Amino acid sequence: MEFTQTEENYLKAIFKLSEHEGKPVSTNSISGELNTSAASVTDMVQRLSSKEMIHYEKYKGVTLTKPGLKHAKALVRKHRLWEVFLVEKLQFTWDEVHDIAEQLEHIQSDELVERLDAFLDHPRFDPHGDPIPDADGKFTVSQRVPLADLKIGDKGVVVGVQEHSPSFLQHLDKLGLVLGAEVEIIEVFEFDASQVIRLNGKSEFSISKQVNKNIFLKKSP
Amino acid sequence: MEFTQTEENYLKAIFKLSEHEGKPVSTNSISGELNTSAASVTDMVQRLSSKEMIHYEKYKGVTLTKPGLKHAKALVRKHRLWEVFLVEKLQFTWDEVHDIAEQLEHIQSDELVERLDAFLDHPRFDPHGDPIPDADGKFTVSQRVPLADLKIGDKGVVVGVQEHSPSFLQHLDKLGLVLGAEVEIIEVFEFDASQVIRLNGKSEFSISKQVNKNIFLKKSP
DNA sequence: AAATATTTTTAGACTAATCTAAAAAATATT
DNA sequence: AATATTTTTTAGATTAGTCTAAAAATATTT
Repeated sequence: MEFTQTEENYLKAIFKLSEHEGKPVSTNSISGELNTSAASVTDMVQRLSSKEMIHYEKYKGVTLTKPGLKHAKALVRKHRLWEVFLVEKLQFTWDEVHDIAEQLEHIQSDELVERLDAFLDHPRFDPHGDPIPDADGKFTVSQRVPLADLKIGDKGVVVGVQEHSPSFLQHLDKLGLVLGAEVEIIEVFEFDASQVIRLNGKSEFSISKQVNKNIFLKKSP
Repeated sequence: MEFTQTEENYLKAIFKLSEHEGKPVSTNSISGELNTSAASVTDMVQRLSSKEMIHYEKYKGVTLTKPGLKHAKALVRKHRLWEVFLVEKLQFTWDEVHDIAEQLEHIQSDELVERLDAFLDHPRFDPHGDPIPDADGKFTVSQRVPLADLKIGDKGVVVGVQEHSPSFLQHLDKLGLVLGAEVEIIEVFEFDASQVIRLNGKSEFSISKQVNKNIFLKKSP
């Protein structure tokens, strides 16, 4: 079965929206995710349904079918592999790669994906710490917690981010809060949920809730 | 200025068709190149003309404008760089890369192209021996002649091919007539323009006109 | 130069993807 | 339960790209 780039973008959006919630995804949330009108979503959703990529009942939202889920995961796999390529091989920074990978993920060639994967040494995570599904769609699940959830004295290593916007990532670069950074919670202010952290056993500084809720850590025992 | 993939495909086709002939390109030849109807070509040609990418006069054919030529060359550059990537880094063979590069050439990011170029060490030729234009659109011109033009006793090295079809390239692989192969003309048969050649100073065999007219050599002095 | 053939353009229609505005259904509020 | 609000769908239009069939222009042949 073949898909247009637009159809693929809808599949990816539905996957993203339903990844953590089991319930059907609403027309409105898709239109929000893709910046299109709800009317357009209804149209597209009917086409994807006729292609049996999603289950769709009027007014009830949509869920991915097994083939739909498989295709969505393949797109995520491609996107994240290309991001690794761009950062590891072409020296792009983690805040620059999203838009380019968004285009590259639509290149159609299974052989290409598998060779790229091998060329990159079968990476398990992309430059933002997100897991790369394997050829069968299986993710490596790693237990990671928002930095915001840690208590005074807790320690951990930065392993991912929730936000992917260039401005957020560039801010993290300035702070030194990149993947692999070691963090210890020195203080937590109830009032605004900001924290004072020690970075790599050296500098101490304060970070806002806006920052700490969007960073994932692997907690040290 | 932004272009759809279709517009880019037309620009590339017009470039290809006008590369060696100075005259305007006919609607019909474009429709032949792209496997579309002449009516579709007329439509698209009018749009590209309104975008000032081509000069177009009814019934007179089209030529690229300066910006049109620049964009076409940029596409050729991208296509050939990606082909080098696919062969050098991902171990694809020269007969497998065209279709994938056809997709990759539409990825929009100037930075990506320049970094890819650097990553590949600024290659001057693609896996078929075709020159890769530099960032300014300049080609390395190399004097190369069709194998079919050589006379008995002439020697040379294979530096390119005219045909890019997988079946032709696979046939060349079987014969050992790949880029860099040394060829000496042992015999030429007037009747069917076939030749007997010696390959790399070793094996001797006969090749048809269909083959020898589609191979380029750099003649040894 | 007139007749014929070929090429190119126009006309009109189709699909994919989108939109706005209005109607219908579902949900929330009084 | 009736009404109001929100969400979703339908209706109708638009743009890009395509097609076939017919008309117009150009080129070729006699």
